[in-house]
Order: sequence, then structure tokens, then C-alpha cells
Amino acid sequence: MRISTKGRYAVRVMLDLATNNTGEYIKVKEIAGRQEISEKYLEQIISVLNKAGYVKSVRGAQGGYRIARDPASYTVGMILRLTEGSLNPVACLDDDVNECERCDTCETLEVWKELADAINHIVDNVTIADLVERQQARIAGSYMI
Amino acid sequence: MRISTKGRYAVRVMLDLATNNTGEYIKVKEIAGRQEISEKYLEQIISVLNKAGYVKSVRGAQGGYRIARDPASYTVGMILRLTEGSLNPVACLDDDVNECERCDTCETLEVWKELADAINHIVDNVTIADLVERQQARIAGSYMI
DNA sequence: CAAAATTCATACCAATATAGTATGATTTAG
DNA sequence: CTAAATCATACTATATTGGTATGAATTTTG
Repeated sequence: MRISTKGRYAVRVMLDLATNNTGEYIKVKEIAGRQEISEKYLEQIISVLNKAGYVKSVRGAQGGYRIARDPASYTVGMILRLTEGSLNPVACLDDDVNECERCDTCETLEVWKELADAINHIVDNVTIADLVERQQARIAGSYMI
Repeated sequence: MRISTKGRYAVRVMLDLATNNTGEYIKVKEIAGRQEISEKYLEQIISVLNKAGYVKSVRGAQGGYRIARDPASYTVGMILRLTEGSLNPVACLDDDVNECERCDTCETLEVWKELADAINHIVDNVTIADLVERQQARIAGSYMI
């Protein structure tokens, strides 16, 4: 039941691009430095975000990435599903129609459904904008010592 | 974010032992047959439940397993944690004190905490007795056609 | 007592996922 | 043209998953 580095790093990348967004394109090297993530690994992850249109890229020297839309339009759930795949605790919930032969008499299915709902409820109700806001609140708070 | 067969099978074994409990010892072969799980794989899983004292075993001919305590005393969460390990979405939540160096400035940590709470809330509030009850309600309902 | 039935303990295996690293092609600014 | 960047792909090492296989230990039963 772990979220892998891929999904976690993807969320951090989006948050990084949102907080450091000036309209300029930001290099992988910069993000990797700030987030302490391997450059090459980060390239792969950001490539997924790019192909999905979550970020925009410019190639060549002085190229880089920037967040494509308003940070409020990206939920953590969207990013995790994109990079991790399904967040359902069991595979049979992935399909619209449950293909499992035992699903009619499966007493545990109900539990997995409740679990899926609980998970989705959390991750789909936090946006990148929320994370930026929390971050700024924390930083503002730290000056008040 | 998947629950593996190990954990899911363990829950089904406990449910099977609870529903079929007569005080007699039930053979792995029987459970495996009813649940359509490989006997040998099930042996490994039930061995974990046995070492934890969740079931009692008798060896030799006419041996088998029975549930150790009241089904209401086993939550799905207990069984999953025993067989799957931690249910936390990130490793740093496993320790009492967060060991992660970035945890003070980790904006995403809050989300993983909420997620962990949501997961725990679901799995810790369903017992094997609840599953038995649901099962019996479903069977009773099916006679009313 | 011997055989059969069972749990118990390990060892093994193939396939997949995880978390990267490495190499180099392509594109663009200067 | 060169340097800096993205983009694409191949590779690797390790762990996890989902089992099988073998056989020892224990107990009932014929």
C-alpha cells in the first residue's frame, strides 16, 4: 500500500513548478537541485507529466518546463493516477464492470470499495494550489518567532 | 497502492474460519477448496496467522485450524498489517518519530498523513464478525426472491 | 506398529515492479 | 558552430509478488 517515489516525486515537481512559476521555463537541473532528486530520474517523471499536458516544455538551450495550467486545477489524485496508475486497492475495481468471477459473493469487496472511496476522497480534494498555500502559510509562520 | 493477494487471502481465510467455525479443526485443503486458493500458498499465509495467534492449529491426521478468538476481535486492519506489513502510504510514517530529513518542510507529508488516517479508519472499523454478518444478510436476502 | 493424513519449515522459481543510471539523439540560443 | 537543454531508449540491480516443490515432524487410525 505504498505510494512509490515516482508518484511522490511527481507531486513535488508540480508543487515546485507552481511555487517557482514566473512564466519562465525552469530547468530539470534546478528542480532536481531544490528537490534533491536525481536529474535523470526526474527527467523520466517530468516526461510523463509533459506527455499528459500537465507541464509545457521548451527544448534546447535556455529551455525547461513550466506548469501548464492553474495550480488549482491539478489534484494530487490526478498526478498520482497519471504516474502511479490506479489507486484502487484491488484490481477488480479498475474496470467499470467488475470482471471477477467471485465478485457476487465477495464479502471483502465492500471493504475494498470503501477503502477506494476513502483514498479518492483525500487525494481528489487536495490541489497543487492548496499545497502552495500551505507552504506559504508555513513560511509566513516561521518569520513570527 | 494495491493490497496483495497475501493480505486479501488472509482476510478471506479468517472469514472462512469464522463462518465455518464449529469448534472442530478445519483443514487447509477445505479452506483452499472453498476459497479457490492454492493449498501450498495458503499454508504459508495461515502459518503467519498461526504464529501471531490469530488461529489455533492441531498437527497430524485430523488436524487443522480454527479461529482463536471471537471474530469481533479481529479487524481487517489487524490482519492486513500482519500479513502485508505497514499500510502507510509512505515509509516515514512508520516510525513514531519521523526520520526524514525533509519532513519539516515537506508539504506533501500532510496529505500522506490524511491518507493514512483515512485508510486506517476504514480497515480498523470492519471486523471479521461484520463480514460474517454481511454474508449472512446477503444469503438470507437471496432466499427472498 | 505402519501407513496415511496432516501441519510445519524451507528452499526455490519466474515474472514484475522499483528506483534508478547510462548513452546518445535532437533541438535551440547565443 | 558550440553549449545547453530536452527527449528517447536501453540497461541494471534489487526487491516484491505469487506462487511450487520437497520433505520433516506429528498425530490418528487401520
